[in-house]
Amino acid sequence: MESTAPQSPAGLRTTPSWLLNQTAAHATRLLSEGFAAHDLRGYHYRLLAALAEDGPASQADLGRRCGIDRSDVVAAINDLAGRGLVVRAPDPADRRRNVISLTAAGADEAHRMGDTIGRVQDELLAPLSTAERDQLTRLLTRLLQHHARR
Amino acid sequence: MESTAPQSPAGLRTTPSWLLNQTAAHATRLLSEGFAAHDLRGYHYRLLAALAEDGPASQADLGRRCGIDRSDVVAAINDLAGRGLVVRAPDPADRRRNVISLTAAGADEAHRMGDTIGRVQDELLAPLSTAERDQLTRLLTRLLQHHARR
DNA sequence: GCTCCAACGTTGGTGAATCCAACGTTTCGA
DNA sequence: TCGAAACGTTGGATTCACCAACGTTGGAGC
Repeated sequence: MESTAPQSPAGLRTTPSWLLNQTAAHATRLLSEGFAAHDLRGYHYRLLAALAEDGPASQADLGRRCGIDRSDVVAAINDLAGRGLVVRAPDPADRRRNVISLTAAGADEAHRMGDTIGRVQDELLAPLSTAERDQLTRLLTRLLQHHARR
Repeated sequence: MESTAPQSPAGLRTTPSWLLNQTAAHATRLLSEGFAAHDLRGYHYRLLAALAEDGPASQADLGRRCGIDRSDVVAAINDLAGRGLVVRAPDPADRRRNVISLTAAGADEAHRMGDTIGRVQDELLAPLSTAERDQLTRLLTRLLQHHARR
């Protein structure tokens, strides 16, 4: 009952959902530190990365790509636009939509952020070999695909 | 630029941290549904499970075991105590501490919750074979151990 | 053409999970 | 004995995730 041994193996800490959540929590913490260096948050990075990878898109499309709710996309895009990293322009072909595009500064920031994130991956996966990292990636990808139906 | 294909493969969605976070998000959602059936939340379950597995403990110890901040343990234990699932008693050997113990009702609830969580694991890992589930568990466990130094 | 429904952007709000600072009390080591 | 450390507690902050509602716009069916 003393505080000396926090590493007693038990059932809770062997459930996949516990492992996933705790590992994800560590990942989130590492990512947050990386984000802080750019004065951005997770939503900002996801949106910038999606724009850098797949090009301009409507807000609703961005939300679907990034797994972010439409209403949260609004606020995040407001931030990014306010900092000159993206531009919000009405879609002439569909007046319901806004077309969000990266500015040059936004593309730069996305690139720099990508470097930061890459270093975080290395730190996160430090104890795993290259083959193990691939294995983990494959397993998680399959889980994600299976649950992607929403 | 249309909304028909949300499954375009791209870099963001192949980073381990993205996969971990998204998978964890699905796990959290599935768990939340399970918790809701018991009218509990994640913190409650973690504390009950830790008590059921390792026996009574001080609040600070529980926090370390479960990865929950001391101040959040207070509120969660308040809830659990208010519902008669745990008892909070001063530690006669150390008057700074409270000893938290499961009641009979709390042990029952922990057991039932364990069943629910077990079903959630199955749903979460549905696409994986037994060997793959073990593999995932091992990889995540190693990651967690590596980052456990705080 | 007109009607109805769907999609869009937006506002506002809710909740869970995480974390931090500070405080008074109690314990323990130097 | 004295100061540092641990404990429980209060209060607050942030991030992520989700939902309901509204007015506007587009499209499909009649």
